[in-house]
Amino acid sequence: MNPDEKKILEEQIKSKSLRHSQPREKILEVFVKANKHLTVQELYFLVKKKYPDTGLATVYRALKLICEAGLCREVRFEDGIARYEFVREGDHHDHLICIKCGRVEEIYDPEIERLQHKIYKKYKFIPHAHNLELYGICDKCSKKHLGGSK
Amino acid sequence: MNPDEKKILEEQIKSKSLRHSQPREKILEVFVKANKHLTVQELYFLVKKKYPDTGLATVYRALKLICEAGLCREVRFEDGIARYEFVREGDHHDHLICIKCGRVEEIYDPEIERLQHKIYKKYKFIPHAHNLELYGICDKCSKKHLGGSK
DNA sequence: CTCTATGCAAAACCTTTGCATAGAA
DNA sequence: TTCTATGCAAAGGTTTTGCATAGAG
Repeated sequence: MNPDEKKILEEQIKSKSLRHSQPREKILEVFVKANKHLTVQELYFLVKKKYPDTGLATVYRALKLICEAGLCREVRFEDGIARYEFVREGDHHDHLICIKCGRVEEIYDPEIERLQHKIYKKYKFIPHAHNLELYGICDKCSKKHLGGSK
Repeated sequence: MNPDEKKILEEQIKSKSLRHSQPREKILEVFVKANKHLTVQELYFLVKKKYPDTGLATVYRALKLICEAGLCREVRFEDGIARYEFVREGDHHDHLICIKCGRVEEIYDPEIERLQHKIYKKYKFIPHAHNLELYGICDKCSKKHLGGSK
């Protein structure tokens, strides 16, 4: 595991006069290793597998902290449940989601980003964040339907 | 009030062998008149003002029906609460949201739409729906902060 | 008369909070 | 020793569901 994330989180902790703790470190570790979108529940169960004493509330609190450190991003798809994804510095991407199997592709289109900034300018908004989700049916799932039963 | 929406809803109701009902008609009426994004709670209180006997569950159920008829769209901003917006045929737009005052601008950029379809093609997804939310600070709110206290 | 829709309350979610205690500095 | 973080349980908020009854066809 890259020590950078740990360092960034530690700095964030120091800068807010909080304390380092075992659960926080372990939650970050499992989260980084998972390397995909996780709901709090999912992360909670992953963490529990290795560290059974962990409480759900701690996962919520740690995730909030990790987000504030800029290490993760909250996204919500159609079901409205918060999902968290690990974010490396300078990284930004949007999502292409299959509504059949739930598969998520990360996408990035600089042209779209540019056009978004034009919109901010046109409406005189200071950019803060944005969210683009494309829902569709992936090739695997669409083939299943063409191929006949089941 | 344009009778078209009522007609579309009635057709949807017929096609699913459901029944016309007073509450459904009234909820649709108030929803269309409001003509903006509403949470279920907001719509519930609006409906209650005119028709005090209405129940919250009925609003949830009616809204789901109205969505299925293609007359409304569910959107979720950062707070994760479902908001519903009335959709006229062929209408599509995205949202520009002020994170300070909550003001919502409807935006539409054909260029962005075109690029989104290129992405679907590139990843071999069949398009279904998409969601673009731009968060920022509107000019009014940013001026408040520059201008000094309060 | 039959079957669906309603209203109410309870339940089922996700998420936050309060509090006594464990643990970090 | 002094605070913060934790785990647990309770509380909050949104959304769904069960059920007896009202209402539509």
